[in-house]
Amino acid sequence: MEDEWDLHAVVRNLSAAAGIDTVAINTAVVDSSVSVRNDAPLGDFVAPFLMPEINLDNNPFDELGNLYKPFYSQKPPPSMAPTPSATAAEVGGILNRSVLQLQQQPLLFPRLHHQQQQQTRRTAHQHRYSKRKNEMKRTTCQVSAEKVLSTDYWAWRKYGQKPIKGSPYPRNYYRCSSSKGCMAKKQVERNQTDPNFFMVTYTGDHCHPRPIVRNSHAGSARARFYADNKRDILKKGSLWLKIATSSPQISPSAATSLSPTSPLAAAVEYESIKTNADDGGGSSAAAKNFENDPADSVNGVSGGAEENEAGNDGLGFLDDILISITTVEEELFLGIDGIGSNPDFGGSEAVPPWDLSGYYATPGRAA
DNA sequence: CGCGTTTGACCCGCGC
DNA sequence: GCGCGGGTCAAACGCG
Repeated sequence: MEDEWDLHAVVRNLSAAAGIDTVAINTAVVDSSVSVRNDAPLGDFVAPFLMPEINLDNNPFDELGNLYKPFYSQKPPPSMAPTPSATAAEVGGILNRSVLQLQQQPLLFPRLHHQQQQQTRRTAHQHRYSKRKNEMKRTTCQVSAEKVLSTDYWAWRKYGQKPIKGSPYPRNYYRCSSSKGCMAKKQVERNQTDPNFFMVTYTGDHCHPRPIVRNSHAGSARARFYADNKRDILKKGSLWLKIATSSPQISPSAATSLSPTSPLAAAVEYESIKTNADDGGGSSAAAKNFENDPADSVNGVSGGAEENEAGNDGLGFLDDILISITTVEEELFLGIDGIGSNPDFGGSEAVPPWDLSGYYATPGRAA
């Protein structure tokens, strides 16, 4: 539905503000259909981040710019900024569709393109059976242990656990506990090849608005993280800031050459703050809130201080915006985290042939 | 008491 | 038809 303009707007923004992460996002999506789990309005706060002025000639990442030339040259149609009433659902849909579209670019992702075609042929037969399940939206992502806790706002109730053949780790089954009739489910399984990562599969849609931020059990670790970082997050911007914090290639020198008001400069600054805050423990506030297997604490109920729950910092009105952005951002993080360790790239290769390991390192994971 | 997890039993699709 | 394996159910139990 009239998505073309938003799609290109988002893609161009991603390319300009954090181009290498755009690559990561697209290489990491394993099995993606549109999956949107939020309908809260983003409003004016996000709109400026969606439509910055882009000048590709000034892209500090020349090499990456070259990488993207084939895509740039496609000359997307004239764009228009999303309205202030754009919802997280709409933005999330745009991002997902941008991922899907970029995945179709053989020049950018030749192997992925080839494997997609192969996979389509291979699974066509299987999909004839279990039709009911395939009719449901299904998204599989790979996330770090930390992100398992920190990036999922919905309240999940565990309803099963099964040992999976060939895997030393069980698969955990969750369904949305916010609403009785909600069909949304998710599975969490530890990655066999890299136990620091988890495969998370979402199935079905939520039939209700997301839970209110400060209620009951809803992810104390997550709530704590945002309570601790809200001011910094808001001050620096949030959506694209978070995308760009994943990039070690944004050097301080590059940052100082940028306009202080550019999203990229803000991202570098925030990354610096974030790094300092993590010194000593080497883990984030969210990560410190689970002790055993994060897969068992995926609900975020495994502990964590709640002293901020009832506090009034005068920024409460911004919580909705933060959570909305986070839900969109989740899609990006989930994708970003998969780079370099995605088993779906198959074979004995740990990384795709267009090795991006020099350009990208997942935060909190040894390079 | 309400809401969560645990865990063995059960259901069912699929391959042989 | 049978067996396997993944997904779900539901009783028992834990916790605040």
